[in-house]
Amino acid sequence: MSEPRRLEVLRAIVEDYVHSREPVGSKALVERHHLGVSSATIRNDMAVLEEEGLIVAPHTSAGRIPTDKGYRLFVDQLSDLKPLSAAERRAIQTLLEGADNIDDILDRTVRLLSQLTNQVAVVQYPHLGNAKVRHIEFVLLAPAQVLVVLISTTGRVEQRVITVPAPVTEQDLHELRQHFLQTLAGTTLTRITSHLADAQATIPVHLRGTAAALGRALEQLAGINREDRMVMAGTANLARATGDFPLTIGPILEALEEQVVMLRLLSEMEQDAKGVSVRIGSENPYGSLSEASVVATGYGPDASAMVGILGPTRMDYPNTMAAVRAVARYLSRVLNN
Amino acid sequence: MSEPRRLEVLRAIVEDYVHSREPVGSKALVERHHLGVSSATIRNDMAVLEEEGLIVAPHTSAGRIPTDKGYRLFVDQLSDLKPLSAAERRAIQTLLEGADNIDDILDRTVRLLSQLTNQVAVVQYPHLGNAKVRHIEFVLLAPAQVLVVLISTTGRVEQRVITVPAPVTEQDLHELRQHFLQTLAGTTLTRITSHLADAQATIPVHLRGTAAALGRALEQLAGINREDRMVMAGTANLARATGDFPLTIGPILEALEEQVVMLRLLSEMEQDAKGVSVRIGSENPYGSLSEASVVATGYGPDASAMVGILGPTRMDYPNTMAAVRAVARYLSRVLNN
DNA sequence: CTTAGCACTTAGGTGCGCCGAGTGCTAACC
DNA sequence: GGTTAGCACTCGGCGCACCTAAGTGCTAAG
Repeated sequence: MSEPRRLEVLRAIVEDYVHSREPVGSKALVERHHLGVSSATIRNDMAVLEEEGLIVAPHTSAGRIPTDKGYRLFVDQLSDLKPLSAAERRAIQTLLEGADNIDDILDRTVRLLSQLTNQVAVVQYPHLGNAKVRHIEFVLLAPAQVLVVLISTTGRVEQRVITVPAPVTEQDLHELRQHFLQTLAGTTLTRITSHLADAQATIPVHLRGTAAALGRALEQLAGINREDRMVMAGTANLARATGDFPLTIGPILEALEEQVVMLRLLSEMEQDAKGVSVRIGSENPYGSLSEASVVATGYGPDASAMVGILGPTRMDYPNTMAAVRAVARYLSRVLNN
Repeated sequence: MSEPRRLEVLRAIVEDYVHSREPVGSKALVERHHLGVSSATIRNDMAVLEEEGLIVAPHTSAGRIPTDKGYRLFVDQLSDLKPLSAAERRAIQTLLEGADNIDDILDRTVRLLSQLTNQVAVVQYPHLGNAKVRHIEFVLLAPAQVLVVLISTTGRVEQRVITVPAPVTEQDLHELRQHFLQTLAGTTLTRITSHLADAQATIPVHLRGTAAALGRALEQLAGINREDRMVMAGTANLARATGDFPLTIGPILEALEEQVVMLRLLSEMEQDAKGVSVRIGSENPYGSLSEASVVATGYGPDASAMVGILGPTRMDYPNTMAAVRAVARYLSRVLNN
């Protein structure tokens, strides 16, 4: 009853189950995989695996299916991911290269990833931990209405129209802009607030109110950057994949739409590990996702934002992980330009 | 066999079926609704209704369910929508008032509407048929990189970073901006292209290339405005509503995600009718939505953009239509500020 | 440790009969 | 003519018994 063979059996069970959707029995196992032993031996192995909580039998006279714990071991055992096919790589490259602004890039990324994996794909907007202020623009739209634009070093542009307490002139606005630029240029977005407080003193009195309003707007724009957002695609895949479980699809859709849950989960996974990180079913702290697995990895210069997929626990982990990793790499590369 | 009573019978069938989910028979009908006649008479009426294709029996010994055509007649017969409850109206008001920028408003609108109706809610971005150029801004980010911002009279802001063929100075850019502003200020977004062509001549030769690039960018930004976009929420409701038809949910999710289909449908409905417009099941030209109904109406000053919901044909049309209408009204009101 | 053999379990498919809801039709009624 | 009561008829769904196939655990031998 060798340890390595037992793992081999687990691997076989997972693989068979993933693409047959049916509990797999000892006999079928020895037929499809040429392990050098008889079905009786396999049965013994399976008994042990069941004791260890790695597989279960849905009912007495059925084959076994992997538990979450079983998938976990399977995934951990996975040493090297085979790279994608040349065709897939080409598809990734051509699709991602056509994009220019960040929204477009992320949009294409999720579509791509969802098609590649047949799962729901999600991607966080890049974290902006060290993003700095690159440019500030104030545009006078009406006597007391100003468009405030904040551009960060990551190329992200956020804008917003605000009403200032008193009418201002183009002149004033220009002056204020110089002021803010001087104060904030190169400042990390997260530290805008403190810098703003410092500089109040140097502003002409009659513009203080306006300056305060503008400052608040800038803070908020920086805040939009900090507060994470995400993009997703391929929700239709959920319907197909969970075909037999129409009950579980509701909560998952809700979680996706709420975003908050997904975002928190992704942040947690970010700390988990370098490389592709996997959360399987019940490992997942949020009840609504207890039937689902998430495969994600970081991307970008410091790999601090996540891209990944969400699907049923019964999924093809090796291929999915490979796809996620590949897409993350190409995405990082594209963002470097 | 009076005509009015037959309509009454149809109405009763639709109402019963909508909230029982089960075929409704003649006996049950006379019990729940006090029509002054016996079940036999109702049976005769039902036979006629069936001949007219307004209802069908799933099998010989079952009650009847409305056909798409039946729903259609039911909806057309609906003369006055009862207004929402005070609580609902208050909810709408408080929720919508907190928003400021357009994205936020639309986002809240769909969430609200999806909760109100328990369906998937969608809203088109406001059409900009007569939107004009209000402001143009060029921001020099790097020697040959320019942020192009286009602001329309509707307050919509679109921006994009482009690379120009040759390095430009702040000075040049300022000059070009004046030029474009002069040429385009007050121009309808849809007519930008023609105006651009006219004005090429007056530009200094060494800036022609740059100007062309900037012009293209502006056209594209105007195009983003023209090309419709939409926001949606409540996809989880789909899973709940179509509980028994997990097969049909896939195509619907795809259609929603693709957006193109939905947008085209909404535009068609815009022309259909003033007031709340309804498309029922097979009336719908797109196969993927043949199991679904769409209830939508225009909003905004010229009611040219649509807001509405999508759900199974078996839905509570009166309440849904009332909710859609109410939300559209509040939305129009909020946008007027 | 492995294997063959065997008794045991059980989900799922099939055939059967019954019940109830619902219909269409006919003949009487107003 | 429209309305009603009565009745024969149809079928889907349910419960039941039965059987089969797949799969297991265990024991005893290799």
